Amino acid sequence: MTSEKRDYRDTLFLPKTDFPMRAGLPKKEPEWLAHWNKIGLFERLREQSKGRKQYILHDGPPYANGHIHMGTALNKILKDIVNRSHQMLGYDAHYVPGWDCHGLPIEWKVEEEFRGKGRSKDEVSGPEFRTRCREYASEWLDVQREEFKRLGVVGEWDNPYKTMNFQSEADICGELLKIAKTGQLYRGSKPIMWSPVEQTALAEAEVEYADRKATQIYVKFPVRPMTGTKSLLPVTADGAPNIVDMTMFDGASVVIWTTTPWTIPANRAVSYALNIRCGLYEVTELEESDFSPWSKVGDKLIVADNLWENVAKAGLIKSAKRLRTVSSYFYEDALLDHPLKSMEGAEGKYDYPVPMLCGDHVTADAGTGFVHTAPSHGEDDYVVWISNQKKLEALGIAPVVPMTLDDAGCYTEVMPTRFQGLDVIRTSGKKRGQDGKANPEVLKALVECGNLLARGMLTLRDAHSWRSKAPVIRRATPQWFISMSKGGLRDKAVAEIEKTKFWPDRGRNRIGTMVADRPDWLISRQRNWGVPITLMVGPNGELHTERDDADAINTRILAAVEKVGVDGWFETPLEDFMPDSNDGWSKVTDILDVWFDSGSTHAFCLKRRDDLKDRADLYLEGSDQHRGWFQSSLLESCAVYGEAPYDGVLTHGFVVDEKGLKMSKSLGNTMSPEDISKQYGAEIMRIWTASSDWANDLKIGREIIQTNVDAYRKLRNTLRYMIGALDGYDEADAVDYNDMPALEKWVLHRLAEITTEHEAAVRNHDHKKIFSTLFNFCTVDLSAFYFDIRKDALYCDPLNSTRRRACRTVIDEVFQRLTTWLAPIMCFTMEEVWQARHPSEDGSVHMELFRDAPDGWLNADIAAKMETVRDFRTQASEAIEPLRKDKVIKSSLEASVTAPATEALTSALSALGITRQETYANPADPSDTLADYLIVSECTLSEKAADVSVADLKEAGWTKCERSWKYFKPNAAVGEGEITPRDAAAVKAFESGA
RNA sequence: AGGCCGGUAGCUCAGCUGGUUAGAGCGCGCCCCUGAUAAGGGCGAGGUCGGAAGUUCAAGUCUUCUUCGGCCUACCA
Repeated sequence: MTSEKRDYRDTLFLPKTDFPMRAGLPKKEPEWLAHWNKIGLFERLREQSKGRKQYILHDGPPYANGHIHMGTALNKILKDIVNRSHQMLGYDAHYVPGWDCHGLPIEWKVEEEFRGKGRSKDEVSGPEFRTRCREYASEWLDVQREEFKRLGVVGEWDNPYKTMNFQSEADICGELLKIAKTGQLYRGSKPIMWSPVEQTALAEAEVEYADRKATQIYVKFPVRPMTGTKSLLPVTADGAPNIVDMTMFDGASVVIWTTTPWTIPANRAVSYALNIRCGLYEVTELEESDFSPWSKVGDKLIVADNLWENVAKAGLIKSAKRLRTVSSYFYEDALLDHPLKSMEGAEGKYDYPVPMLCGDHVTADAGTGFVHTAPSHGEDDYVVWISNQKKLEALGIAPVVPMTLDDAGCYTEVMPTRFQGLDVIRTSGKKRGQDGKANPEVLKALVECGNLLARGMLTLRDAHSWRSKAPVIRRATPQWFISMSKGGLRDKAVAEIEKTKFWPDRGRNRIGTMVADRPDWLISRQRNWGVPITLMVGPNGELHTERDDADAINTRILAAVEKVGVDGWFETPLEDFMPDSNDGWSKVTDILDVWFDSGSTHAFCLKRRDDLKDRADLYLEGSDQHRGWFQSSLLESCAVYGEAPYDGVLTHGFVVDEKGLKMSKSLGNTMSPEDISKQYGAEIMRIWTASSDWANDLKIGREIIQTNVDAYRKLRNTLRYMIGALDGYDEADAVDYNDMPALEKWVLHRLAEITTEHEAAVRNHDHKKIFSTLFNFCTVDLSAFYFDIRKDALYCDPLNSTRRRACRTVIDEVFQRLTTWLAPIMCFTMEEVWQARHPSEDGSVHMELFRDAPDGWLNADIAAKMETVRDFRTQASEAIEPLRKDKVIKSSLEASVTAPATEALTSALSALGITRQETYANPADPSDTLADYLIVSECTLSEKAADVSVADLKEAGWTKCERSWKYFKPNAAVGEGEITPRDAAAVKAFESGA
């Protein structure tokens, strides 16, 4: 024997592949996108799944303005994972993305553009303005489309739905007409922020708060005579009955305080709060003053106790006597006179009784403890007025919200002639934005009536238009509402919510309470870029939908909009739609709340398109959409079709930074999808999405991304190893299940197990479970266990040994499943991996279906026994570890393990067929030794052994096989030398070219 | 301010209807391999479950309070 040892490396069957270890995702991903585009993947998927049961995830439309952010990226990736998963589960998951195109933000941007060109809003015609809005939306839509595609999202990008398609706009109009026809639509009014200078409605965001000098006044509301007595609880301290003679309020007044005197003529009520202690005061002495005070000795005033001093000071009252506490016994029944009832020229318009209403908005911070309530001129006033409908009805007071101001902010004919035409704010001239004639005239009238208690000036912060900087007023305007009750909409919606499946389940509760509590749906907006409310109103306020020729009229309207879009309504004269009996009829010029647009997507997308079923399986959006799209869609659909447009609703949380704080530019903790794609690849974002818990807020940050990058590498390498191990594998080499070693059967058992878990998780949208299950399978079961053990057989067994072929048979099965299971998540890399195994010009892993596990793979018995073996394997590793640390042994192959022959272990081994002792030489023998499992060279079980012990085989004089590096005792008698009999057989086969 | 929801190791997640010393993977530390090599393997150290009180024989799991965070209360989408 020479001292030179032969190098057996070339006789080994090492994994062989060109598949790169490093992905280069930022560069590679766009190439795959181009490839899929070239082979028409989406179309091929549709073609392939024709006739299958549809799974429709209906897209919630993003707003076509600005770049996408992490939230929108997350949303689209989640949708994509859901779609791809269901497609591969065997559905036809046809996904049509959509966009929301109308609305205020775009309107603002376009206005700004025109202003930049020196053209004010008035100088631009409606059609020109809207045309530009349309272009603007279109431009951003294109940008976002590319950004979404870059994330790997597959869908019908060439034919998305858009709320601004002419057909969509017509369909949206049609939906509203249907609602009008069923009587669920009504006209009411509501105060909104209005800038008289620009004569336009303003959104909260169009308003800035600045100081304004205001006239503040204290006003007396005389109490109407009351009769009788009231017995109150509790009784007084001395036990005497607490009886109030209500006539003591004769001549008394409730005092209010306001900084907007011009709203007094519109007063309808006085609001109070039960938790504010109030008293009835009788003035006994007045301050000496140059002015003659408006209050008189003997005046009885009702004011909050803690504010009495302020009021007295303002009214120049030196002293007063507190007569008694005033509380609900009074408020409930008291009716007041309007303070202007007796003014000259009142025309009887202030004869109505002014009730007292309980309101949450009343505080004792300032004023008198009582709030003047003009439902036309304040949100709180409006709410308290509308929500007290019952009390008003009982009093015989119609709960109308009078429209007291016109567009220019001048009193209308609702007011007495004396006030008509007076302006609240000057809208032109040098004093533009300053007080107009209304305030002084109201003050004058109040003095005439003797109901002005005090007046003064005050500086307060109030809303101003951010364009003109002029003050903004609150003004009631006619508005359109969809009634929650008239057609039973609320009940219907609540019932549908009960029937809907929610992920997570708490979503049902959230949207349920919102719908149950919500007021009627205000759908009109005084804006330009939107779908018109295509209604015509008759001389008596009747709707054209109530007319006999309504259908013909509607047909004309819808045809016009379908032809040229919304301008078909705005630019067409009424006569064209309503040729007959149109005297006194007028077109409504308002547009629809954009939520009505998106709430109708199910109508103009799902129901309109023949290739989509009418009702979606799933709506999937962020949790903010409980009050948004989920709700608007539900209400719209229930109002028109009497049912929800979806079977299921999934809500995900918001993307927050690694500390759980929301992302904001000011915090500097934002991340953009684009940056992540460029630096790491969209795949990393997809893994992040899949591994996060969408039911809560999703954290992202550097460390989290790095974790996902690491996970990606591990998976990529695992797949790469399989590709290498399968080099040259042909299915003809496959070994029958029954001929496989237990280890292979166990892997197949795991595949069967995961198959079941996986399908359940897909149906439950539990992607993080899928990802963690598969990731752990790769690291724990495959990499650290199965592959580690099988390296020996794979590299060293004779090429055609049963054991080696069985291993490759199983790896092929694992590969098929792993790639398909991961494909919905890692759509780029799984394609790359798939193509490396199955090169094809036009093939794709995304055309594959998830494969069932054949009966018989699932084998709980093998699983349990294998568990025992693995436990033992861990014990052996623990025992070897100290020797490695002490440098006694390096490779575990140098070790010989001796362990107690426990019943559990020996029976597991015999059940699993891990029985062979001798160094394997028969290529047809599929069995393993226990040493193979431990990756040691010898393992013996002994009844005598007390615990697991390890011996050094070098020390014992064993020979290291030059081929497999295992230690063995050559049997010179049969010619064994430097390699084991197994290796000798393998080399012989190799050299003979087998 | 109100409504809804969430807070388990450095990170991502498991922990079913309350019941053994709270789990996994990653990361980290140490070690091995050098025939998956900008790979692979082994061992190990890390939480008392945001905090407090309570119910119970027993609480991460139920109740209350509290703290931190998120979403919603817009003529924003």
